[in-house]
Amino acid sequence: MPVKDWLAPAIRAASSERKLEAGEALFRVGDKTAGVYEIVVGRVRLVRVDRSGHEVVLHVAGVGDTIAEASLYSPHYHCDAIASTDAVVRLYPKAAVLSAFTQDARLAQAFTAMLAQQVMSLRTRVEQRNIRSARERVRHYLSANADATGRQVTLRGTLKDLAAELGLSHEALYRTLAVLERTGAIKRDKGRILLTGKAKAL
Amino acid sequence: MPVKDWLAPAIRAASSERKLEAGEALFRVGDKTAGVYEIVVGRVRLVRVDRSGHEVVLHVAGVGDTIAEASLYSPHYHCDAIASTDAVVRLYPKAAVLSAFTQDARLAQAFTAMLAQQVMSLRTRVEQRNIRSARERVRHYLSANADATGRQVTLRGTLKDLAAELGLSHEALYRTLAVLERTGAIKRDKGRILLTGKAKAL
DNA sequence: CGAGTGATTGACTTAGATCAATGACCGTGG
DNA sequence: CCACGGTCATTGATCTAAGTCAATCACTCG
Repeated sequence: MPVKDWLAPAIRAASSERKLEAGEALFRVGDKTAGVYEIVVGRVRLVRVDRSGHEVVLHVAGVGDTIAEASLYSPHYHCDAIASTDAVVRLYPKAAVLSAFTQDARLAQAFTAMLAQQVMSLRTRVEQRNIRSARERVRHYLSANADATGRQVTLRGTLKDLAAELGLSHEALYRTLAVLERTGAIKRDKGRILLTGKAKAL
Repeated sequence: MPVKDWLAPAIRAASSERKLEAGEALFRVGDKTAGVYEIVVGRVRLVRVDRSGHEVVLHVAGVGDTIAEASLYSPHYHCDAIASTDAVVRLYPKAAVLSAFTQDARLAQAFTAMLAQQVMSLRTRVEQRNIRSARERVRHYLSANADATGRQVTLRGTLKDLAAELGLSHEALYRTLAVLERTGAIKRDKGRILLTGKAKAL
């Protein structure tokens, strides 16, 4: 979610940075909301923990993304934010953001549009999570995350991370990728996945 | 999603109603966006169709809910809207809504807050979809949809509808409910499900 | 050089999808 | 008024794919 659109100088002036180590929590469910965070360095994941103790990954935010936008209108966070890597985040305090929005309607509009965008991408995610087949799920991910050429996907983080993001066991992901590679639908190359012509057929 | 908060008289004046028969499409993926719809009577579901031809239910909107909010900022719809029952919907045209927002910042603000709310509930939905166990999924649904007393859930529509909404086969849902009833965790009563004390334990 | 983690593969188990059949309950037209 | 077609609700049998447990290898970090 691009920050530029709704980020006014007044907001930036009120912001502050914070460093996180890999595994460190930025905030937890129920914490009082401070504001919106932008990822400056690294990756931060939003998760909930289900009763069996498993982490469910709601979102993985990379550099330039913002998280906790909804917190502007909520007194406390509704999920955990955990640094997946060492990371630096920038906090835009709630009050500063909200007051900037009342000053400049265009900012508010851009922010709203961004939220609308998020709603759509979350819907896509719901759709993806509805797919039971590991192969289809992986395909769905690959086609949704291919670069402009549609032939290449750059992996963020480890395959294990990806497995969690996809809601698959890491073993299932390894196996699925292995099968796709064996059948020639993809080629793997150190942090990247190349989609071959066969990718669509399978 | 409550309409009242952001619905100004100017918007209402520009709105119009439309009747739908059960199964009829309000709009389809790719259609040009007309605006936001409010459900006046009946239920409308938002779905996508995956490549195997299965419907994936993204959302079921009931009376008073609005759908396609994100369409304000998008040139075309990104999912299908199908009437689950005979229904009446009210269209608030894009232009009227957007211009009302520029007139009155509080409306825009309320709308934004509503979107933020939706983001959260979609996140919850993603979480739910990540649960593999049918029993846990059903439990998750029941606890998320219990009334104020926390002891009763009123079903909207048929069990088959619910199964689709939960992303389960209808057989799996029947079986799961049967087991829960047999173990005494729930009682069923014509369109309602009563949660007993045991409900939490299981 | 060990400890820790990721990547990978094998073996086994299980829960849910799928196919199938049945009964109940409409509404409808003859 | 009732037989008939349609849908929902329900249950049984079977199959498959993904989870789980477990072991191995490679790599990195201190």
